[in-house]
Amino acid sequence: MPAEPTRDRIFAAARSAFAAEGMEGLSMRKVAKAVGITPMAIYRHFADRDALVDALAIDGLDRWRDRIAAIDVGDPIAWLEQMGEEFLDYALEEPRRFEAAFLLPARSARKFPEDFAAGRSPPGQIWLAKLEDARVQGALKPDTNPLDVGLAVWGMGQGLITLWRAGRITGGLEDFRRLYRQSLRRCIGAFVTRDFHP
Amino acid sequence: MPAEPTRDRIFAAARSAFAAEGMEGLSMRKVAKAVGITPMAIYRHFADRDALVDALAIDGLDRWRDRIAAIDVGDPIAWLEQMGEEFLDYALEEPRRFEAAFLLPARSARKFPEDFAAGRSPPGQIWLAKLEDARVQGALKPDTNPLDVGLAVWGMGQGLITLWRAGRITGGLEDFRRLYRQSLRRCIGAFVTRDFHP
DNA sequence: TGTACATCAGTGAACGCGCGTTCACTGATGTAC
DNA sequence: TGTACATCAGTGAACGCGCGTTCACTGATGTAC
Repeated sequence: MPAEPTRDRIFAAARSAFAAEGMEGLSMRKVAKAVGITPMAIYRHFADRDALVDALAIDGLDRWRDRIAAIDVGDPIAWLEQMGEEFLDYALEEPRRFEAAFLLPARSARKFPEDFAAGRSPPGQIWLAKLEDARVQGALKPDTNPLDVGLAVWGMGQGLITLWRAGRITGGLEDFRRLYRQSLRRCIGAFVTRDFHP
Repeated sequence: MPAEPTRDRIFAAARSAFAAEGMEGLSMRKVAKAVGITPMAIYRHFADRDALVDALAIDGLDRWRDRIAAIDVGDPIAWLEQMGEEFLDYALEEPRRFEAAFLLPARSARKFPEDFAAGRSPPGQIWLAKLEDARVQGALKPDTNPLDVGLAVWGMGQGLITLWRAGRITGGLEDFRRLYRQSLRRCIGAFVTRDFHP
């Protein structure tokens, strides 16, 4: 057995506590119990509960970066649509991790547009590069800049997912997926040269 | 003095507790103290804490209905843009009430699309009627139905506001307002007949 | 007109719970000389 | 090669807090006959 460092075990326990019960369910006592140490031992590795939460947010964003880095689509507009799908998949498959990445107030969260324009957001780097390709290829309407397109897709995706999470949209998952895909397509269409998309 | 019923005083206290501290800060004990009764007296008027929360959600939606009912704009597309503005104003001016209306899991929340199509959502009735006007006037693209347009606007608005609330967007309020307005315009543009809008 | 009873709003003590964090400590391991 | 000391991970008890809800009750008001 490779003697996993206590810090990692604490973090793993925190992640699964958060995954199971969310922000409320994440307590020093529960995490400690899961690891098999006293609550106070956690303080040897994390300053306080907030530091644990911050680590979760970072983890969620790393996961998002890995997910979009793995999208293997050439055409930049098709890539963008696929990013929308990936965003939804992330929200549905790992809802708490998604929550940590995009909804928790966290010290480490990057902010739009400054941090994105300045290249301080690794996921932002990826989608901005793709959108720059699109622009160069003439796939974007003339008065359009990549940041605006990204925000529109992000906003629409985040909004629909928020409504879904809050129980404001009925029907099965497949109905929602159709609704989501159609709305995002429409939204992307507003920025893209007519009939560009194959 | 008109001897305001205890139930109303409890509800008012709950609303201001929620406004001040959110879901966490809403406790039977605090509400009771604010009203000047024992916590147990609340149970004479509300079944339990959840019932109090549900009342807050209903209040938030009533407020939203009143707000959009007051929009005085003739042209349906301009009206829709104004609804977007109103949505933002609501979120910024009464953030907790907005939260109660659109984000809290509540028994009483109406669901998209069934409840809206069936006329069970009073705010939905209002914007669907406006969008039906738009359709009849030929302001919507041929393959477009009012529900889709409404959801797109709602989704985009909700998403940007969610990101703003989560601290993912920098700049002052006015920067955000511009970003929001522009994104919503663009989104509406995807459904509207070219050059229709005056 | 008076009486017996039901209803109702509200009280007050208590139960049992979980929380983050403080404090002083133990015992093992590493290190300088 | 041995000793004194520092560092480090972790312990265990306790502090002080707030929570929703239970239970049995009091005292005023309304109502039927």
